[in-house]
Order: sequence, then C-alpha cells, then structure tokens
Amino acid sequence: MDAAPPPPPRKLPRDARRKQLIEATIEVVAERGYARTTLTEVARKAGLSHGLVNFHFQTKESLLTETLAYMSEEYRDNWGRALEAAGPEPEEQLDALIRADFNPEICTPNRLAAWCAFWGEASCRPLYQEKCGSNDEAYIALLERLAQELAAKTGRGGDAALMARVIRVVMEGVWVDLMTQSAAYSREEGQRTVHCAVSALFPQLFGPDGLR
Amino acid sequence: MDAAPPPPPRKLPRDARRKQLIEATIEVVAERGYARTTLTEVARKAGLSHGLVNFHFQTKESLLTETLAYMSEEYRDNWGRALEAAGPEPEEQLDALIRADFNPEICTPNRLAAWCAFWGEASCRPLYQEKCGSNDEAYIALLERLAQELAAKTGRGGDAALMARVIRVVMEGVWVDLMTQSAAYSREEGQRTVHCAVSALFPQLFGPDGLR
Amino acid sequence: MDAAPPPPPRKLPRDARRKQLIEATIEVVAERGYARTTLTEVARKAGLSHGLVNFHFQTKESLLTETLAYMSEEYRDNWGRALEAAGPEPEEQLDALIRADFNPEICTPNRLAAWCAFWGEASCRPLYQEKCGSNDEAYIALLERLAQELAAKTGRGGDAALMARVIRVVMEGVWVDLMTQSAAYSREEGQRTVHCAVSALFPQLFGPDGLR
Amino acid sequence: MDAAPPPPPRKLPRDARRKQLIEATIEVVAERGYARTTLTEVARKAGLSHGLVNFHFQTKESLLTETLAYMSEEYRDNWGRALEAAGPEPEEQLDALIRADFNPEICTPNRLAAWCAFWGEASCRPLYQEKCGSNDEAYIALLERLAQELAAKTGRGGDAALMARVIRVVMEGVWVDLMTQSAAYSREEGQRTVHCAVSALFPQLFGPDGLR
DNA sequence: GATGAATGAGCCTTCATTCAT
DNA sequence: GATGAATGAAGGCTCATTCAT
Repeated sequence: MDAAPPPPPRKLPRDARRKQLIEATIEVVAERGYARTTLTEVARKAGLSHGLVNFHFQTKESLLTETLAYMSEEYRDNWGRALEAAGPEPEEQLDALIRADFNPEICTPNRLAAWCAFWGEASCRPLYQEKCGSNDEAYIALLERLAQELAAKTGRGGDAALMARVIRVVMEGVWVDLMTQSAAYSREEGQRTVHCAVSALFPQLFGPDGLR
Repeated sequence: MDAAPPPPPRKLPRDARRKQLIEATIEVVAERGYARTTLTEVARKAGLSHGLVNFHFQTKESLLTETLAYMSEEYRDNWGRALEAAGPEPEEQLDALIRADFNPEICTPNRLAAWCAFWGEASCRPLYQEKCGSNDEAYIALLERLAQELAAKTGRGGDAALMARVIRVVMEGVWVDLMTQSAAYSREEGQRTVHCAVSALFPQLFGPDGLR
Repeated sequence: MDAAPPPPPRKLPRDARRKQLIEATIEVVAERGYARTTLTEVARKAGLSHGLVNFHFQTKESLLTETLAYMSEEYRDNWGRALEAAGPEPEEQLDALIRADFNPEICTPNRLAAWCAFWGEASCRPLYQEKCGSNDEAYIALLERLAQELAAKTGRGGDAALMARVIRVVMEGVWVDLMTQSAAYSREEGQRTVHCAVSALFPQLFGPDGLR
Repeated sequence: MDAAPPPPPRKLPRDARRKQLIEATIEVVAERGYARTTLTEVARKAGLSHGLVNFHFQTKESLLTETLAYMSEEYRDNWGRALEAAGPEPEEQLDALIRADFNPEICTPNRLAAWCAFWGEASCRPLYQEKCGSNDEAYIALLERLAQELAAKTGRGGDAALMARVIRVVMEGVWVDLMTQSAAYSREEGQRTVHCAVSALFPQLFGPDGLR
C-alpha cells in the first residue's frame, strides 16, 4: 500500500482561526464593551460565519476566557522579553519594564479598552485570577524585588512593597487614562508621568526623562 | 405574643423610593457586574416589584445613569466637605483629600466595585463624561493647584500637572486594588501607599504616615 | 326628624366626568389608533388622574364599549333629527340623510378616525354588533324603504336593497376617504360624490348638487 | 406499519419561510385583530418558534410592513392580470376589474379582515401610504381614465373623477360588508351591488348582471 | 470544516388594574 | 371622589446554542 501523501497540516489553520477570532473579540469588546459583545458581532468582525465561533470555542465564556489568557500571555511575553534584553542593574531593568509597558504594539487603544472591559466586569474576576493570576503575581514580585534593590542601592528607607505598588498603579492608571477618550494626553506624556513617579522615589537613578 | 414589627410602608415619597432603588442598583452592579445587572434583580434586592423600577426610572439606562450621577455627587460632596474642614495650607488640603478618599462610607467594597463596573463598560463612558465629567475636572484642577503650590513651597521643580496626575492615579489604583478580592490588602495599607507616593514627591511636608 | 336638605346633585358631575373621558377617548383613539390607546393617555388627554378612569369605567374594555355606544347614539340622533326636520317625500328624506351625514359636527376628522379604528379592530366587532347593531339595522331599513319608494316613484326597476346598499357604502366610503389624509378632498366634494351616485340612481329627482 | 408522512423540512429557503410567516400573519391579524396580534401567535400559527420570526423579520413592525406590502402587490397583480386579459373597450376593462375584485382567491374572509385591520389602525396609515400608495394611485388613475372614456362613449356628462370614486368606494364598501360577519350577504350579491352602481352610471353599457 | 436556519431562555418594557392615602 | 404609587402579567427583542445540510 502506498503511503498517502501527508495531509495538509490541520493544526495550523485551526490555531490561525482561533487567533483570528480572538483578535476579533478584542476589537469588539473594545468597541462595544463587555456587556454588548455578541458572538454574532465577533463573527462579523472576523469575516466568518456565526456558527464557526461555537465550533472553535464551545461556549461564549470559553471564547472570552481564552481571549483574556491570550492578552495576559502577550503582556507577560512583552515585559519578559524586555527584561531579558535589559542590563543587569535594577534601574536598567525597571526602566526596561516601563518602556515595555508603553510599547506601541501592546499599548494600543483597543488592547487598553479590552483590558478595562474585562477588568470592570465582576464575573470576569475569578476567571482573571485563574488565568492571569500567576502572571500578575510574577510581575508584582519582580517589581518588589527591583524596588528592594533600588532602595538598598540608593540608601533610601521605606517599604519596598509600597514603592513597588506605587509604580505599578501609576502605570496602570496612566493606561486607563490613555484609554479614556477624555483624559486625552499622549503616550509620551503618559511615560513622563511614570518617570515623574519613579524619579520621586529614586531621584539619584531616575530623572524626568527616565534612567539618568 | 409579640406584635410583629410594622411592615415597611407600602407607599413612599418619590425621592425615598428612588434612593432606595439606586442603592439596590449599586449593590447589584457590584455583585454581579454591569453585564449581568437586570432590573428584576435590582427590584428583588430592594424588595419591590419589577414594574416599580420602570415606574420611577423610565428605562434601565436611566436607572444606571442616575445611579452613576448619584455616586458622582456623593463622591464630590465627600471631598468637598473634607476640603472645607481642612486648614488653609496646601499640604493640609492634600492630606484632607487623601483621607476623604479613604472615608469608610465612600470607600466601600460595593461602591468601589460599582465604580469599576461603570468605568470598564465602554458604553457608559460618554454617559460618564456627561454626568461626572465636570466633577472629575474640578478634582483634577484642584489637585493641580495643590501640586503647584506644594512644589513652589518646597522649592522643588518638576511639572505640577504630572505630579497631580501621579497622586490621582495612585489613589485610583489603590481603590481598584481594594476592590479586587485578590490583591487583598487593607484600607490602611492603601492609605499608606498613597502616603508613600506623596512623601516621595514632597518629602519635606509628608512622611510615610501622612502630613509631617 | 328633619328632612336633610337635598344633597348636591351627584349624578350630574358623574355623567359630566364620563362624557369628558369619552371625548378624550375618541381623541386618543383617533390620534394613536386603537392598538396604542392606553388609559394613561386618555387620562392625560382629559387632564385627569390615571386612577379616575378606572373609577368611572371599571375596565378599559368598558370605557371603549361605552365610547362606541356614545358615538353610535350620537350618529343615530343626528340622522333621526334630520329626518324629523325633513319633508314627507322620500327624496326629501334621502336628501336630509345625506346632508346629515356630512354635518360638520359629526363628520369630524377625529370622529371619522375613531370610527375606522373601532371598525378595523376585529375584537370590537361583536361588541359593535351588540351596541350599535340595532341602530345600523334601523338605518339600513330606512334607506331600503326610501329606495323602494323612490324606485316606485320614478318608475325605475331594480332591486331596492341593492340601491340602498350602494347609497350607504358610497357615504361610508367617502367618510373613509375623508379620514385618510392622502385621499385629500373636501367634505363638499365628498357630498358631491354621494350626489353623483344618487343622481345616477334616480336622475329625475336628484342632480349633481342634490335634490332637484 | 405505515411509514409516517415526512415531517415538514426543518430548513427552508429564506423566501419560503418569509412567505409562510406572512401568510400566518394575515391569518392572525384577521382572526384576532391588529391590536391583539402577537409574534408568539404568528409563530404558533406557522408552527414555528418565536425567535424565528425575529430572525427573518427583524422587528414586529417590519413583519407587519412586509405583510402589507405583500397583500398590496398581490392585489395589484390580480387586477393587472385581469386587465391584460380583457378586451380593449373601456366597458370590458371595467367589467374585468370588477370581476377581478371578487376573485375568490383575493376576496377571502381572511384577506378582507386583514385589509380592514391594517386600514383601521392609524399607526399603519403612513406605512400604508409608503407601501401601497403608488398601487392605489395607479388604480384610481385607471378607474378615472375608464370613467372618462365611458362617459364620452355614452355621451353622458358629469364629473369622471366622481364617477370613478363612486365605483371604487362601492367596491370597497362591499368588501367591508363581506368581512363583517353580520352584514352577511354573498359574494355574488356583492358583485351585483357593484353592477347596480355601474349600470346606474352607464346604463347603455351595463345591466344588473354586468356588461350588456 | 463551514454555514446559517432554528430554538428557547431571559430580559426590558408597557400597561391594565389595584389600593393606600 | 380623587390621586398616584405599586403590582404583575404579557409582549417584543436579543442572543447563546444547536443542528441539518
């Protein structure tokens, strides 16, 4: 018996379709909000048929869950890569994290709006914990380590956990501002705002434009 | 035999019922999220009939709109009163604002969750602007004025608008942390976090426990 | 025991209220159609409170029933009076009926629209029969008698019932045309249309402007 | 054991389902009247689910609109075909129109009742104009042309527009009579009634049984 | 794999009716 | 008599999910 020629790869189109649908979901959630996101609209945005969404993701909840996980991974990959590329000093690493946070590929209006939508929706929170909790914890732990090292290095006292938290919520808050149409300031000014906070905490190492 | 306690009055003046329904709405939005908030649930929470909600608020959207406006007014009144009670110095006023933000009557889990829910829902944002925009602007303008005065007073340079923004987003971010079950830290630690940021910005005037 | 002084008449205000509500009902039905007629709207139109409608008419159906009966009586009274005032000859009586039908007090846009609304609504038809059937039958019988006499008088053959029906449906049809905004012609032209039909049936007695 | 008859196909092409639902709508409107027509009842009558109605027609109003348009087209097609099949003389054409109007397929109790229901409902009138206005105008223009030609041919004076209107309202009025259960006379007698009117207008060309 | 018709649960809204004041 | 708040049933509409083709 002749060996049949290898069938065309099945897994690739499958994953491509899933990614296509997830990207469409991000757009729809960003545009219409969580409450008004429907599978029909997602399918329309992706240019696919309604039934296909349920074929690839069995339920709506599953689609949203996987979208959230996708964004969380993407976010973690982003700061992970930035960290690897950065120098060994804590101030270099913190600077890399901040710049990564404002990476134009991640810090997109749609991405930001989608984050906020998932975040505001109470029913997503347990889900969020499950899917993204570990990523978040890793990020927080990293920030705390860096804050600790920076505090030690600059001889400055204070609670490193609090400082780490200040840095984190400033970054988050600027994100949210950027997403709100009204608070209209640029991504650059957002970054300067984070630098303002960091330079207040570690004035020897950071200035208004970042790493000294 | 004890007489049963008098049942709640069947008829209530218009404003009392409206307030009752708004409070129920805040609870439901906090518990179930925006997307899963239904009029039936609001009515059930208030112990009233479904139809009454539409009698007092003509539509669901109107109910949510008025709930948002109610919370916005409540918030503004809170910091407005705190400001009036504070001393004339800018550091006293900033300190009063921070303490007001953590007022246990306002900084309630339900209130925080409801804020986040309204905030995350894209369709609420134009509404939010309309109802709360001016209150928010007043708050931001106030913070900027205080930052300016504090910077001048401490001889510290830097952009006052950025410092004001840092203070604001730290307060907002801590609020959001407090609402998330996971990030579990206390309101006191939240307040310390804000003090950490403020003392970094104006170390002569603020310490880790607030006003020096 | 002293006889109490006669109480202020109770029945008069009662009937006045009922008439007021019925007139409001006619207006609302005419303006919004049968399907969209609500008690709230009737009350509003009458300038009275919602609850009062149900006080005077126990149910909505009762209000509509009585409105229909009121209009039917009014209509019958109108042609009845016209008939009494007319001369003894059948052509005089038919002429009087036609003119009565276009009496500006009866042939009002609101009245016409309300008639059509009641009429088109299937659920009103049994009711209509019960309340107005006898009035209608009397009218039909009268027209048939007149047609018979006119046919005899002019020596013209033909079925008097058919002729009576032609006259009736022409009057009804013109009414309906007058109510439809589109078919816009004047009440005078409507009357000429009826005269056109009658003069075709009885040319010796009627001309294009009515009785010769 | 006999095989059960094949169940109706679960899936039907779009147009077939739409027509099926429109026919069900006509029946329900005829039976229950406009005000009491519900989508649930329409679905039940068609043997389909409630949601399907909204799938094919987005709103209730759209369903009713399309039903009206369907009936209007059907009516126009009916007299249009009759006219094409008729001879060239105006009396032949008018006779064909009259007979077409009493075509048993069109002059159905359900169809008549549905016409009346749509017609009586004020809110349908703008809709009616939009959907059927041009058909109606074409019909009126045709009747006026025929009346003109017939008047010229018979040397009879008089306003052709009035005569055309008499003919039209007699046909309409007989229709309405036929729909009312009470006025119970047969379709044949209805047709004779129209002939009575036409023969009065044009006695040389029409007799009590139609075209001489 | 892919499509889109079909289903049915659940929600918002309207509104006739009741009833305390 | 009069008012208007309160109730609850019923209808239109949306949408996740299923399924025949």
